[in-house]
Amino acid sequence: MIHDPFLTDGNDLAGRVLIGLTKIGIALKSQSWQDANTSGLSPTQGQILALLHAKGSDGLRLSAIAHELSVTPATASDAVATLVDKGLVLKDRAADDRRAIAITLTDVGQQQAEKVLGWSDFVKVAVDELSAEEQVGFLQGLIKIIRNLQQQGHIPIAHMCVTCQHFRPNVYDNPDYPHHCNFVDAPFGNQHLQVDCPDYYSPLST
Amino acid sequence: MIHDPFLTDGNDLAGRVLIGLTKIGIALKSQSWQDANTSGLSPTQGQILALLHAKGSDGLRLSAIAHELSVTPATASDAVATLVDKGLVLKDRAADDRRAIAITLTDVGQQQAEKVLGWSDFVKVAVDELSAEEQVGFLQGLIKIIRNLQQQGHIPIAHMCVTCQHFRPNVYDNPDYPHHCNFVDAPFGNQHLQVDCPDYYSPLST
DNA sequence: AAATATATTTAGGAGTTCTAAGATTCGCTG
DNA sequence: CAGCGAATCTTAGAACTCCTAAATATATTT
Repeated sequence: MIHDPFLTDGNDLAGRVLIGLTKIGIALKSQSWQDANTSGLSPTQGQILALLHAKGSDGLRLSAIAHELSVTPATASDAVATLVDKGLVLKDRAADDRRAIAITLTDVGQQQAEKVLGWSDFVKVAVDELSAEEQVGFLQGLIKIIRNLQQQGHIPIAHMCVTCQHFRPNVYDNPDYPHHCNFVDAPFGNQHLQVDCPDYYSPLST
Repeated sequence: MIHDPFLTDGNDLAGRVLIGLTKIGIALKSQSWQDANTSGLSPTQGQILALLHAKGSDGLRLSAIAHELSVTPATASDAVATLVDKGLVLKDRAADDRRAIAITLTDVGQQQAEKVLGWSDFVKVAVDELSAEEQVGFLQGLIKIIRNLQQQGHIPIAHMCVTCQHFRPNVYDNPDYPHHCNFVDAPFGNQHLQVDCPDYYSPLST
């Protein structure tokens, strides 16, 4: 009997999506290890630099880093200590809470961080192969999946429009700009949906 | 001046898609470590069991495992040796090539492998939140991205319709079943596109 | 038969990951 | 205001991942 890959599916679309996401996960991981060898930075160290570059202007707490990267404080502490040894970040006690530390980039660290950001360009190249419409649709699917993973507690809080207090979905008739952001006080469309917005206001913060 | 997340984008859709994919990668990784603790299997060990379960009925080569998981043969060799110690897999010299080894699951390993397959169910749950149309569209985007990563050499060969010798795209007028698979000799649609087909026939195999 | 190529293993070293236990510091309560 | 519990971070120990480089055994080619 011939194997028929089509017989059993329809119900297993989700399974194939999972396989695809897993493959991309493998690609990201193996690439970051290869970059580690050439740059002298391990994957976690690189992720920390990128994180500080993105939102660390005022210094990040160790626990914040651990949470964003979904590792334990112990792991984050190790990696940060190594980065301090390499002269890429600084650790100071936080002014407001002397249990905590504020982690910032040094000048050298800043430069390294910018290099790290180029690590993943190969994915951007692949994504750019999609048409603009496909990219918007794909992003929307991704956002729905992430939101669900968040609700299940399997992923740290993402700063996405769809879970932000500033977000007012579908308040306009204009199909290109149906949503409104209260923070910037402007209408916007699906192609503008954020995944990691600096102005995010959490529904959980009381 | 207020930060405006919308000003700079349109060109940076791909960047946001990358952030989203990265977040899912983090979720997959951290989840597999958590499962590692409860099951006694490390992430790589679990992946190997899952791989053997999916396509290991005749025994897999070590190099094949290393390639699928994008690790070096050395890393794969270590992990397999540990699995042998745990009694989950068997190593035999391959009949046709006595340099190579054939790795197969033991009965206990088979049972463990089935448990491992449940590790990622939380992602399936999230994907199932999408409508059928969204899932098909998302899968197509994923396939295009994977194919591109493959062409760039950043991901191992995936066994996808779109790069398979048996695949004849868009040969029928029927919009629901436009494609044809020469192997099963049947028409099929976008919702049936495979990502890891056992009947894959590579354009590279000469 | 000798040289080259392929498949796997071993050894060594850096890094990640976890849990568990300790040191500080904060914030609340009595 | 003293003290207790909670939060923040560090350290220690163990298992595992990951790499490169070198060794071993078998195929393939010349």
